[in-house]
This record gives sequence, structure tokens and C-alpha cells, in this order.
Amino acid sequence: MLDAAAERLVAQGYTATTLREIAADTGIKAGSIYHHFESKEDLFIEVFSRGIEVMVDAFGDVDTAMNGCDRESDRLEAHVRAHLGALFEHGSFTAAHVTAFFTAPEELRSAIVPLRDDYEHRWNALLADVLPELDSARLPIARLFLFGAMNTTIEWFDLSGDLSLDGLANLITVQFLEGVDALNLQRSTR
Amino acid sequence: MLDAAAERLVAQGYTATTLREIAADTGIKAGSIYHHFESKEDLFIEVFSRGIEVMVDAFGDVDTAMNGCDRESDRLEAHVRAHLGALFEHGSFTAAHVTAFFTAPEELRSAIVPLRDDYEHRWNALLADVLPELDSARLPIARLFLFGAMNTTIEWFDLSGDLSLDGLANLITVQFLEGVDALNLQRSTR
DNA sequence: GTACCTACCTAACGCTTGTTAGGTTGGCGG
DNA sequence: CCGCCAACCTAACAAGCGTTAGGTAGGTAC
Repeated sequence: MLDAAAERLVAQGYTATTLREIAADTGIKAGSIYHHFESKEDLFIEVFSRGIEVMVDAFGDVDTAMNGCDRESDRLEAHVRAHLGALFEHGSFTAAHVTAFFTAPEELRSAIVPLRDDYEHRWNALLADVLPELDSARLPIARLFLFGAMNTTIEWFDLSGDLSLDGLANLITVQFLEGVDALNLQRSTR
Repeated sequence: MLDAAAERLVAQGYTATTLREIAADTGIKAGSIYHHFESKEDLFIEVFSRGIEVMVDAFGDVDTAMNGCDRESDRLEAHVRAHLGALFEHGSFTAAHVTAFFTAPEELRSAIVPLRDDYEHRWNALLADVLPELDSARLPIARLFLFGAMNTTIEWFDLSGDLSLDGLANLITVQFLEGVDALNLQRSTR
């Protein structure tokens, strides 16, 4: 049922998604939703929370898996891959943050923002590690650029296309680190 | 009245924006809107069209102003500046494309998509000029990266902050061309 | 001065929304 | 076998939505 809610949320936005739709997708009636959630807002808080959870878990997994990694750029690429994985391979929970977060009412958003801040903070720490030579004042901006590149992929990337998620992660990482000219030099991405 | 509609659209999304709100902002009553537009959809088609218009005009102005420019990176930066200008300095029409386009009903979107495609095509042509050495298959992806960086700025950039639009355009351009390492080397951005 | 048009208002329509009160069902614990 | 509780349904509610029919005020044309 949360899955159905997340999918509708991504496709239609908060206001346009009705409880009757979600109920129909789940195979129950609208009123029954209130046995599990206090309100529409409450339901979608859970959806957005799960979206963060997926991201944070993926981030943490890479952190431990890449513990003894010496090439910093590989570590970064693995995290980019994890973020893209959260976006495309774990339902629509994370995707909802990109497409529908700002369609949700203000009260809901302010309940989720702390969770988002926490995730962004992990990325700041990672980038400070990977890019020690970068002026720390520029670090949040660098992160925002990287987030922009990663998150807008949901508007155009096709999982069943020629480019794999691994390839996409590699492209984004190298473009981020070395600029657009380096795109040509990268290993064949498939 | 189109201004009010665009502003609400950016802040609340399509469905959550009501004709009664727009009417109140404009100083008239909801029913009177139908003297100027055939429907809610019709009104917002005009809003989105104007958003493209602003972008295309800004793009064209730079194209003519930068006619005899020899440094290709300066030409690119000027276009980035123009796009950011459309986003931040000409009302909410262009911003609506970033935050609210996917909250609009499918029929409306398909009426606007051709205009969007036209604008994207201009950017492809520009990038092919600026980056002749780039594999042409990678060109649309490079454009999407650049668009991602430019468009997500509406989620965090503050016109009244320390960073100017000129400075932001410079940061985005150099980061796009040379990678994140080059951010440090850029001229002081104020 | 009459006709007309633009720009608005009023009042309602049919419909959908989130939400709720009260009732039904089936399975599990004792 | 009885009681209980979670999981669901039914049916309605008030509020809000886009939309429309019909009316009104003021300016312009002739």
C-alpha cells in the first residue's frame, strides 16, 4: 500500500493523488486507510521517510563495503551508484523526494526536512574526504551540483536503455570530477 | 494575472492551485477568469508558454550579443547566465517549468513539450559548437548534466545572498567544463 | 440616445475530496 | 464455545473544486 502511494505520488504529485486511488490500487476501500494511518498527511510522511531510509541505508552499505578503498574516486563513484540505485531500484520512495516533495503541504515538508538534512550532511562529509583540496566554502555548492546531476536523471534515464546504472554512475562521477571533456575518455559504459 | 498564476504554480503545483486563489490575487472573482481563458488548463498553457518564451528570448539575445566572440567558454557562460536570468529575473514563468511542469495534467504537458524540445535543441547546437571534440552521442547527456546543475539552483540559490547570478553562472560553467577541482581556481565570484 | 461590447459579478451546478461514525467479518486466545 | 480485536466495508458529511448561465456597469460608435 505504501508502494502504491509512492508510485502515485511520483506520477501525480501530492494533491492530485487521492486516497480512493491508493485504496483501489491496494484492493481496499478509501475509509479503510484510516485503520492504518491517521490522515493523508500521515501516510505520506511515512512514504517520504522510507525514501530517506532507502538512501541512508544504501549510503551506509557503501561506506562499510568501501572501507579499505584507496582510490577516492572509486569510493565516490560507488556512492553515486548507490544513490542512483535508491532512485531506480527500490520502488518509488526515493524518487518521490525529487519529483513530489515540493508538491506536499508545508507541514509535511518541515517534518521531513531534518531527515533530508542528515543525508545531505553525510554527503558533505564524503566530499570533504574525497576532495580535500576543495575550499570548504565551495563544498556545499559542489554537493548541490552533484545532486542536481544525479537527481535529474529520473526525468530522462531509462533503466531498460543502452546505458546501465553502473555506466551512468561512472559518467556522472567523471563529469563531476574532471569536467565534460573527460566524458570521452571514460571506459565504455555498458 | 498570469504573474499571480505562475507564482502560485511554482509554490503549490498545478492541482493545489485554485482559480479562486488566482482570482483573489488579481482582485477579481473566480468566474471572471473565464472571460480571458477558456479553462484552467488553457490559462496554464499560457503560463508555461511564456516561460519558454522568456528562455528562448534570453538565449537569442546572447546569441546575437556574442556573435563575434572568440572564447567559446565565455559564450557558454553567457548562455548559462541567460538561462539563470530567465529562472530568477523574469517572474515565475520559467521557474514553473522546473518545479511544476510534471504536476500539470498530461494533455497540458504534451501541448508544451514541442516548445521545450525546441529550446533543448538550441542548447544541443550550442554545445556541439562549444565542445566540438565531444562524442556527439554523449552530447545530449552532457546537456542534461548542465540542465540539472542550472535548474536545481531554484531549490537553493538565493538572489540576495553572497553569490551573484554572474558568479553562479561562472561556477556552473567552469564546473561543467573542467570538473569540481577547477572551482578553487576561478576568479573571486561576487 | 440607442446599440453594443468588454469586463466583471452573482449564484449556483455537479462532482470529488478527506474524513468519520457505525457496522460486519474472520481468526486467534483461553 | 465465547469474547475480542484487527481489518475491513458502507454510507454519509461538509468543504472545496472547475465551470456555467445570466445579469450588471461603464465606455465607445454612430
